[in-house]
Amino acid sequence: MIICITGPTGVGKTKLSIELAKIYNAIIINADAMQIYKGLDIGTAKIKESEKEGIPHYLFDIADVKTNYTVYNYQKDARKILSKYQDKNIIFVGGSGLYLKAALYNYVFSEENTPTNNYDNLTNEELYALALKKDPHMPIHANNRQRLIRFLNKKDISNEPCYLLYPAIFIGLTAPRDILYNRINARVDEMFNEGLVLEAKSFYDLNIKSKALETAIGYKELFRYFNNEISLEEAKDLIKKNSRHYAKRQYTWFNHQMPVKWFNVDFNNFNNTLDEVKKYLEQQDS
RNA sequence: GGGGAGAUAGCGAAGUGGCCAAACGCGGCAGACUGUAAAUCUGUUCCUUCGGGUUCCAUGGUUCAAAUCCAUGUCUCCCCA
Repeated sequence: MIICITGPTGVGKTKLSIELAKIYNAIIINADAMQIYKGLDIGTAKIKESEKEGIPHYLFDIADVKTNYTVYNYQKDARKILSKYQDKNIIFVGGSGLYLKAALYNYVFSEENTPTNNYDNLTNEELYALALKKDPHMPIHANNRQRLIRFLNKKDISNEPCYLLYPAIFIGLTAPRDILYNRINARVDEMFNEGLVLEAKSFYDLNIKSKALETAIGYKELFRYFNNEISLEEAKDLIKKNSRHYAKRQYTWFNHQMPVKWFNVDFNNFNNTLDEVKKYLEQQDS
C-alpha cells in the first residue's frame, strides 16, 4: 500500500506519518522539496532524529544545499525506493505537490537542450510568441518567464493524459483557514526560538549562491536581514506571510491536481484524526 | 491658549469640480502548474436579483455636476506658548 500524507504547511503531516507508519509497519519517504537538503532543519520543520521512532526515513538530508536538486532527481530517487520496497507499505509525507505527482504519475521528463538557453535577449512577449509557435495550445502566461523558458528548452512535448502509475491513497490534512494561519504564525515564532537565525547565518556565512537557499522560506528572508535590507522583525513577518501564501498555493494544487481525501485535524485530540484516517484507509484497502 | 497639516474602500496611499466605484501598493479571496515548485505566474477585492444601488469624517450649503469648492462641527498629528 502506498499512502501519501499531504496538505498545507504546518498542519501536522509529520506527526500523522509516524503514527501511521507504526500501525502499518511502513517506511517513510519525504515529499518535501526543501527537506531533501542537509542542514535546512529548523526552517523546514524537518523531523528530528529522536522523533523518528526507529522508522526508516528516506529522501531526507540527501542533497547538499549547493547542489541543484530538482523534481527530475526526485522522480528517479523516489522510484528507486518504490521499486526496492515493493513489498512494503510506503508512506510519502510532504507538501510538494509537483514532487509527489512526478513520482507517482506518468510524468516523463524529456531530455533538454544543453546547455540551457536562457533567452536573456528576448522580452516576455517574444518568448511568449516563440512558445505559441512551438505549441499553439500551451497554457503558460506571457508574464511567466521562468516557465516559458523551461517550456522552450524542452525537446518534445508529451500530450499524454495524466494518470497514476503507482496506486496511491492521498490523505490530506486540513484545518480552517484562520486556525491554520495562526498555527503557521506561531510555528515561525517557535522556529526563531529554536535558533533559525543561527542556522540561516551559518549558511549565509558560507557565502554560497544556491537554488535551495534562494528559494526556501525562512532562509531567503533572513538573508535579506543579514544583508541589512530589512529588520529582523520584518524578516520574521515576511517568513510568516510567505508561509501563509505557500499554504494557499498548496491547497490549490491538491484540490485540483490530485484525488485528495481531506481530513480536518483535531488539534486538541490528534487521536480522533488518526482514527478517522485509519478507518478510511481500512475501507480503501479492502 | 495661538498657528499649521490632515481625515479616501480591510490597511497604506493617489486623486483636488464632470473622463471617479475612485490610480497604485499591501493584505484577503480565487486560480494556473511536467526539471527554480517553500518556485513562477494569473484573476478578483463597496453592495447587487447585474437592471442598478450606496460611498471618499459628520451636517448644511454653492453648482446642471462635488471625494474635490464654502460654512460649521468632530477627531488626529505637528509647531509655538
